Amino acid sequence: MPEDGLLTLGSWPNAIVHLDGDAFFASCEQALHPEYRGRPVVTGQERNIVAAASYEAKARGVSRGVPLWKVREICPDVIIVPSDYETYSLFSKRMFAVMRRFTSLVEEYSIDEGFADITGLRRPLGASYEEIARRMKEAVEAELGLTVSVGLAPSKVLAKVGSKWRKPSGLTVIPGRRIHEFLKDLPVEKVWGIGPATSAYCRQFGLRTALDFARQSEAEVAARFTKPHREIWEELNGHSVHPVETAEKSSYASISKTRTFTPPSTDPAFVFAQLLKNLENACIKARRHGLAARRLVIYLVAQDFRSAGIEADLTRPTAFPLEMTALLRRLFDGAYRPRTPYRATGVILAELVPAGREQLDLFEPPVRIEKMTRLYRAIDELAAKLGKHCVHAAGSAAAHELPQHALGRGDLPLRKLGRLPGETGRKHLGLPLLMGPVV
DNA sequence: TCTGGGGTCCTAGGACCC
DNA sequence: TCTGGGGTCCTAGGACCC
Repeated sequence: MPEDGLLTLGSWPNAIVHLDGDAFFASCEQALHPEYRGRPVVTGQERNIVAAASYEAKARGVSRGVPLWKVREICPDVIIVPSDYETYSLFSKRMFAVMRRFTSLVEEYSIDEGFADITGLRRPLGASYEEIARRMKEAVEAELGLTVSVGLAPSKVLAKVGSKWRKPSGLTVIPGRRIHEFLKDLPVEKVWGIGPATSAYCRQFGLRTALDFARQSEAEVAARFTKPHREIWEELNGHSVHPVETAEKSSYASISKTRTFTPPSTDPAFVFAQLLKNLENACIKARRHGLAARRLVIYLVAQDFRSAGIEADLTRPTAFPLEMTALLRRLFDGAYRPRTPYRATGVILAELVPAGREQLDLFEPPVRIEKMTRLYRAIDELAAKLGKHCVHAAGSAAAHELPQHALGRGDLPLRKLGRLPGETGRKHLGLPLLMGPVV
């Protein structure tokens, strides 16, 4: 290895391509609607903030997370549409299908980003690595009607540096012997995997640029950093240690639901109701995917953004809130600090397994489980007809009614609800159906 | 970009066991 | 019941990504 550590000999021990969609959501919209092309387009109508902005919108000063009323102010002729994930997923699948025509070693990193390992394909494809990357890029652009930015380098981390180098529609090649040119002026926090905390830590050692980081000696890196950052160091030096992961992201490893509420609350009943509502939402999603959790994690986020989390195993895999309520309560009691203002709660269903074929618990009467299964099947059917939360746990009532603190002395809130088929308009129909103990 | 929501992975330190 | 050493598992929290 040369004295500066950077790879110089044998520029291409590995050839990794990174493709990154340019303003992906907005570009999909423009590809689908020719009349949007050349115009500022923004998605995110459903949340009233910008999820993605087309380059025309970015040029006018629109960026992610900006409230839409502000966008209309800056840019009155903006086209605002709701984010349509299903459609973008179709574009995404198309993109990966095109990439896979070149190699099966393709990683679907996110909806708009992917890696391809094209090592060793020069001969079979009769082209240089750069030419292969260019063909891949052009094929994607032609077949999707939008542009992507591409990086080609000896490692994933460097390929990412490359795809960010020139946007939109850039193609940046970083051969081993030219790595330093790209890292020289790159702030270390721009490197994939190095965030604010690590870059602050880097500053202690005078490491400001990616090149500073890459040029540490092996001994220095070993003494200062843990495994993930040692691996980034390897990758920045042109040594590929992160393989392109071709395994499909099979369902989920975990499902989580978080909700922030304003103003922050010191009321344990209210905070718990929020938590329970998150649990119900997470369970709905898990059941939709046919999954059951073996482990439950909760966390409470205080006003100062400090968070406390606790977790525990469930007695059997489940996606039924009623079976988890007692455990939820225990975890909550373990994490909750009186008189602390909380701003958010979260629930994570972890260690997910396919539902329905769980081992029966020795002590759990099968009849009970069968009943529970039927109950939730009915609830899910009802929700499909009437809306998501027409039936929910009694304990989360406070979280379902928006002016939460106006609740009063434990009276359950009235809630507008569509009428059940065949029911008369009696008073009780104005109430949500509540289940379970009011905890 | 003072802070929305959904994910994944890693680690330090304690408990527990030889 | 004093001592040391070491392995494994689990938990809580941190960091980062899109």
